[in-house]
Parts: sequence; structure tokens; C-alpha cells
Amino acid sequence: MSQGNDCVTIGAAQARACTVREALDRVGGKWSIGILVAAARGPVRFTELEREVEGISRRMLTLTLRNLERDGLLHRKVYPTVPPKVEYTATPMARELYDSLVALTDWAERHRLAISAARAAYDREHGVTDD
Amino acid sequence: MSQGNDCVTIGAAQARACTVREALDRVGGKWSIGILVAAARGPVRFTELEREVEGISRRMLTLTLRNLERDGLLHRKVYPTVPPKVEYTATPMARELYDSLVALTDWAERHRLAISAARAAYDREHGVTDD
DNA sequence: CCGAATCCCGAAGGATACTG
DNA sequence: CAGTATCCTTCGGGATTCGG
Repeated sequence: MSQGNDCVTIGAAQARACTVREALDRVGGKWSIGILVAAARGPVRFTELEREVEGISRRMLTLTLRNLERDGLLHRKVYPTVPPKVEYTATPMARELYDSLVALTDWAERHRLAISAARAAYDREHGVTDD
Repeated sequence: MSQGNDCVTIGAAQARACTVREALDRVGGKWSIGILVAAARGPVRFTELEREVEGISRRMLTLTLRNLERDGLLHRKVYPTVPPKVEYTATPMARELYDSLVALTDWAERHRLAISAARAAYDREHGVTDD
């Protein structure tokens, strides 16, 4: 799925960019991060996630879980009990990923205001609300 | 657009996840990173970008440039010459962003093989190509 | 309780022709 | 050269229903 980039068929600097995109694609979905964060704190069940990750639909929860599991970011453990019980746990690799994302969080918090200001200035100058 | 999340209306851990998403949304587009990387090395012109960022269309180049400029990540300088000349430069904020992304690059490179393996294993076990 | 299957919509993105 | 405008396809994701 849209995974055509090899990061090899191009040159120098753009190859680095491609590597970044590779990483971003793992968590690019709307819900990946939320699920990852919830699962990083220990085994969590399907219905728990459904409540904790606010706003997610059953469908997207399932799909995102599958993708994360497929990439080796989540471990899925099924208890073959009468009422089914499934636990999801973040793998070490996923925890490392989240640690790397903290750098981004930091950046976002440092520049949140600057970005808002830039947007406001741009919109004012280019008459989004008026002209 | 699609910027409805406030990172405030929810609780604890998910708020952190939301902050991460905020940052990711700045570079979530397919071409943002490629353009940022190219522009970080100094002023670059429209047509240069069109060649350097391989595979990008005229339309997407324009759109992504506008968004990056709006967020204050790119500076756009127009030379009112007879053949139009426009230069794009990454702002300090954008360079900082790219530095933060290095952590992600690092993660991606460390786990690239593990992820591929996980995918292969998953697909084998769940019969994507065969059953 | 956990999930698969189906339908549907809007946004992202590609191709191309036109313009100052 | 540096875009804009238009059309069209694809994909992410929401709502809902069915099943083990």
C-alpha cells in the first residue's frame, strides 16, 4: 500500500528524506500514535482501547491494530476463553519509536505559538477571511 | 484543515499522543520532508525543487510549498525580474524540525530489517500471498 | 468481547493545459 | 520561470451490520 519508495533509486539528500518518510509512514495514520501510547503502558484490551483512544471507531481500531502488529510494533496475545480476551502490548521497538517521537513533541511545543502566529500572519496577508 | 484536535479535551497520556500528532501533521504530507530537506541546504528555486524532489507534480509542489510557508517553515523570496525568480529557504524553525527528525531516521534505520521481517512473518502466517 | 464485511464520503494526490 | 485551474483517481477513514 503506497509503499513504493525504496530510498535507493534516488540521490544523496533525498534518500535521507525518504528514510524519514519511511518512519513516518509507520505512524502516519490518524490513530497509530494514540494506540501506541496506550499500549506502551502495559497490556491493554480491545475494549479498553476503544474507550481510551477517544473518537476511534471499531473498524479503525481493528485496522490500525493489524497494521501495527504487522510491522512488529504491537504484540497480540489471545486468551482462548469463553468470552474472548485479547491483549495488545507495545514491543520494545515501539517504545523506542515513541522515545524518538518525543524529540518531535518537544519541537512542537517549542514552536506551537510561532506556527500559529505564522499562520495568522499568512492568512491575514493573503486574505483568507477577506480581501 | 482537519486541525480540529485541541489536545486539551482529553486526558493524560492521550494528550501527549495528540501533541505528537500535531507535529506530525506539519510534515505528514507526502512531499513536505523532501522539500524541507532540499530547502535546508540553502535558497532553492521552484524548478530546482521540481527536479530535486523526484516524482513530485507541479501542483503538489505548489501546494506543499504554500503550506510550509504558511506554517513559517519556509521563506519565500520573489525577485520581480522579467523572467520570474522565486527562492525558497528553510527557516531556523524548519532546521530545528529536521534535527528532531533525525531521531526518527535513526530509529528507522535501526529497525528497518526487523520491520521487514515482522511483515514477512505476519504475511506468511496470515496467508496474504498464499494459504 | 473481538472482529470481519460492506457502503460511502471527503481529502490527498496525479496529469495536464493554461497564464503573467 | 513560476505558478493557477481543472479534471479525475485513489485512499483514509466514518457508520453500520453481521458473525464467532
